[in-house]
Amino acid sequence: MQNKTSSPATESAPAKGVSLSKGERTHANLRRHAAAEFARLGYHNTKVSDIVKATGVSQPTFYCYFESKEMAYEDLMTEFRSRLETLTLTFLIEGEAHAEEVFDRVALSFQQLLDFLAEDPDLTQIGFFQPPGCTATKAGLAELIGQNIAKEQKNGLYRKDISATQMGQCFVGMLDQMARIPGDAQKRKELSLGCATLLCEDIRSGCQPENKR
Amino acid sequence: MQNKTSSPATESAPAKGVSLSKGERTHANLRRHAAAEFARLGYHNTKVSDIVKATGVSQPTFYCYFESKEMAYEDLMTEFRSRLETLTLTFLIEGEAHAEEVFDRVALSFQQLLDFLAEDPDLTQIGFFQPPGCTATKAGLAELIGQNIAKEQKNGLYRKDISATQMGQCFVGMLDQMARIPGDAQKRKELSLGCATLLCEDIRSGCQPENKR
Amino acid sequence: MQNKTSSPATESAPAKGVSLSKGERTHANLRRHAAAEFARLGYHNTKVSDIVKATGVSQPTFYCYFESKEMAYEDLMTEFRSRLETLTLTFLIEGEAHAEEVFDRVALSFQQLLDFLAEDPDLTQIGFFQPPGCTATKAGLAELIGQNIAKEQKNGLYRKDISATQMGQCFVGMLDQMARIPGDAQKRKELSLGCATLLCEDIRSGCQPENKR
Amino acid sequence: MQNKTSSPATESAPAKGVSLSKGERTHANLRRHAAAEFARLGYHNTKVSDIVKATGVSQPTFYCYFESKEMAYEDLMTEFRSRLETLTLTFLIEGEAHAEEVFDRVALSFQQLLDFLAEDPDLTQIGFFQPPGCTATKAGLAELIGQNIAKEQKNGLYRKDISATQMGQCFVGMLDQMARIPGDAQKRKELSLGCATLLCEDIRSGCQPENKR
DNA sequence: AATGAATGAGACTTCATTCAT
DNA sequence: CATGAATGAAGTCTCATTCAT
Repeated sequence: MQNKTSSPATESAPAKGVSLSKGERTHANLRRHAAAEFARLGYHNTKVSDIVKATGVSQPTFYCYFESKEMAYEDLMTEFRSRLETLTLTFLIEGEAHAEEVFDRVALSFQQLLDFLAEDPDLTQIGFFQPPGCTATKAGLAELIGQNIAKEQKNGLYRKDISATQMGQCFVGMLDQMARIPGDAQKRKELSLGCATLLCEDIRSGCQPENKR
Repeated sequence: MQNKTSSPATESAPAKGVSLSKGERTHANLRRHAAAEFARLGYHNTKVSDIVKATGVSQPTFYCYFESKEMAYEDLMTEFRSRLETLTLTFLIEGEAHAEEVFDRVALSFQQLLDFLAEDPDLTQIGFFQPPGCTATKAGLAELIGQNIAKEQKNGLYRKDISATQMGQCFVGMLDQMARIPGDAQKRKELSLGCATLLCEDIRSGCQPENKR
Repeated sequence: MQNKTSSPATESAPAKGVSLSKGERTHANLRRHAAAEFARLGYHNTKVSDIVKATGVSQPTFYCYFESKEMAYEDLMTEFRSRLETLTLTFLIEGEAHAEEVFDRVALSFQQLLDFLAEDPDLTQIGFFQPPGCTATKAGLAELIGQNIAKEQKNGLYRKDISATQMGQCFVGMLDQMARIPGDAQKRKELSLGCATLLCEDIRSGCQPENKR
Repeated sequence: MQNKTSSPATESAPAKGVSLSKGERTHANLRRHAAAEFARLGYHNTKVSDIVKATGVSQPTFYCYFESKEMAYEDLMTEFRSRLETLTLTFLIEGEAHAEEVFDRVALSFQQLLDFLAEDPDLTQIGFFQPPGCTATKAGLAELIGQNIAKEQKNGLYRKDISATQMGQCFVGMLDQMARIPGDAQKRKELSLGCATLLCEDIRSGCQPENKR
């Protein structure tokens, strides 16, 4: 996985003209390899010795940049959550919507989230799939989405006989399963449309694709 | 500690008038406490010493009944999966359905699964929530459900513009989130109806609850 | 030091007809060797690996009997202090004294304490000489002795122009130095008489030994 | 962080108008903070990283001025011992004494030593209280004092039924305990008088303070 | 004169697992 | 059937110390 035999270029290259100090490069490299190992093996099966071996530094170096193995893991978790929250807030804060846009907006939310989750698979694994943190991450996401749904319910866009909370949770549950499916951007778009359809339309009469949207 | 001198009666619940041998009782007790600890702390954070302490036996006794800690965990996992499969097959194998029953059948599936998942919380935790096994469990469940949906699609009951596989996965994703919500049977019924509604009906026009079902 | 190559007899022999279980013997052996190593090298320079090597058991065995290296050390410290306190209380609780007995009582106190400190040199090293605990041990002893001196001051046996506290501390200070001098019981008796003389009599006119006592 | 940008003036106390070079200032600062940390925590619990943090320099700088942590400690120890020896020799080399001056001379010795030990508490802690070096320090002091006492015994000023060695040790033992008592110069003077009284006079008849001195 | 960065060596501790009884 | 006692193997973390700049 990852580029274990990455060329020195990717290992330490001062990307984008920003020149990082040697320490910052080491830190970044450690973070990257830590993410890869944690993602691959989980917290408990990952040994600090593996991370440093992959990074090509000695074990004490790890502790120059992370307080402990646990903290390193939490760092990654926190970074994932903060990125996720940023994204979620971004596309939830959009203005008023019209009834006819509901489907599109739902589909777009799915798609943006799926794209995000596919962006950095290691971080996603750690923050979104690995326990025990994943539970809280999803609960937080469901909460945010639920709040937005509640707003839309008040606006009369969504039916009110199902609690916004439940809707949010269902949204996240579907997202969770979809995010595990490998595929490219096109595939993710299709999945997003499918999910939006399931949520927004009748599962039965939908036999005629032309009635979609 | 615990009740080391607990009466065999309470410790081993002589089910159904069948009197178990001392060894069988010990085995059952170990299994029960192992499930409780694994569920509470996860595989890695559970120590064999904790399990035996809770059970009130010595460490070697554990190894009289389980090949290893890992095997004990797998036993529980396997038991959960087999129970789940049994249930799933049961209610999926039912005969032909009519269009007007679709909602009810979906709701009932949710409900039965939720009830099942609430029955033995420790086992559910181990088999359905804890990684890495939970992924496979859910994938298997999604597969089974997907197959059934495929059948229904052929019967013209479900729309065909979404793959049965995806529908199965969404179903499982929603189930996953719902199963984390605490509550009694009544609560689970409500959640089931909500999920069925989300899947089967239009999310928008549903502002009039009377059009439900 | 100690008997590193001690005969099996002394290593595990059920002394005095009391038969200790295997575990108790191991515990005792570990304690003994721990005391020896701690006494020889001090807390920080003593490695658990040394102790278990000397004892002839594996490293985890150490942790069967002691919570940690620190706890093992504290155990020894505590044992020393409790023994010391027992002794001190014993000979301080004696009844009324007459003026002419003062010298003898002081000398006897010195002697008994010196004998005690010579009894188990390792424990003494740990509890009485090694920092940081030794400070508290001595302060406690000085306190006890000071209390007794205060009583005697009230009885008119000791002069009152020096605080009992200070006298107690001086007593302990002298004891401390004396306890470092190697020698047999006879030597300790002489030292005790010397100290009692210094404390009780005039340092100057004493050029005529016959005026002693 | 301490005051990293502290003005050289306060950081290095340009003593006596002598202007020290930057390196000398750094050296002095390191020494001072090293003494403080060693005194506070003892040799083993003091980390080089603590010392340099307190001083506000980097770790390699420490090794510009000290060969090793151990050497730094020994430097301080040596400085203390040499100061102590200087003082001791000073007041021991005084000329002939008369019988009536014995008390005063003993009291003065105590007082001067106590004052000295109170002067630089960190150094005293390191050289006089912390093991294992403190033992040798005290032994050396006892030796010096014992030699002087031996001289006085020959002069007929001190009784001869107690060895000068023992007297010296008792003197040091008392000094040790006294030096642990906090207090100002006045307090130290009182303690000195008390100790001199204990050593020089009868502990019993002393109930009449007027016979003192 | 000083430091950012890195490390060799080793300590303590944990835990699943196994004898011998 | 059950256990007291013991251990192999490993893992995390610490710290004095040193390059290269």
